[in-house]
Amino acid sequence: MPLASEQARQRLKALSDPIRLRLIEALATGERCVCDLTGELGLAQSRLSFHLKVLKDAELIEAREDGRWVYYRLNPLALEQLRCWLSALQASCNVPAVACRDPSPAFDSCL
Amino acid sequence: MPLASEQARQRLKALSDPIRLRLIEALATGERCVCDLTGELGLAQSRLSFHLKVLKDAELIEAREDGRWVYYRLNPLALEQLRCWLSALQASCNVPAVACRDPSPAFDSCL
DNA sequence: AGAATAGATCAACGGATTTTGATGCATCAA
DNA sequence: TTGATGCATCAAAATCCGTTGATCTATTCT
Repeated sequence: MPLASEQARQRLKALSDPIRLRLIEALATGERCVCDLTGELGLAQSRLSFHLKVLKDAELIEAREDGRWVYYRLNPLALEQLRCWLSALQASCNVPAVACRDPSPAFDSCL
Repeated sequence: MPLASEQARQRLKALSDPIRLRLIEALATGERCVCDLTGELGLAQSRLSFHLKVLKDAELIEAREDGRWVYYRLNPLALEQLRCWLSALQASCNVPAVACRDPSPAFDSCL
């Protein structure tokens, strides 16, 4: 069951921001509370919160609340699914092209 | 040799656009000329050209010129490298957090 | 209860990215 | 050589996205 293309895209987009990628890399070493991350990355609180939300909406990270604190950690399944989806893409490259000048159906779509 | 994080990011970003993802999926079934893709995706020529350039700059696709036509195809290596890079991220999840209220060095960074 | 702290959310602003339409440059056909 | 076609590029306009600072809620501490 490969990831739906639209969901894969959302995850790719979430990962493609410098700050969010740093966040993912920080979380790769283990669960972290937000206050911890603020210090570690030197970001304003609302800014960090914004990016955490994007990652969470993409299901790349998960939150765990503990009293006043919120801990975030990676969702390993999400990355695995992304890898899966990439595999499916890789499967069918290198098929030779039908030349555009051929008098074939492929030619018609060239008009 | 895992992909540099910055290069991975550029590729993720290139993939994260709806049109570019459709292009990638179209190219996954084989090499295609631009005129072919214009019809297939129903895009204005300059618009298609713009997105092909983004994908090409990210090395996700490669161009082959033949007379008047230009054929594009996926670069399977780029996708493989991206999968590799994702693997590295996956490796180190699920490490338990140091609680923020602990009187430990981790606590200091919470201030 | 009152003050302080962690974190989410929101609106306004500014910058980046995308779209559009025009133009330019090859290549090919007549 | 002239006209047409495939494609790249560019500037201007439109759209999208991230940043900032303020405000809000919930929790903890005194």
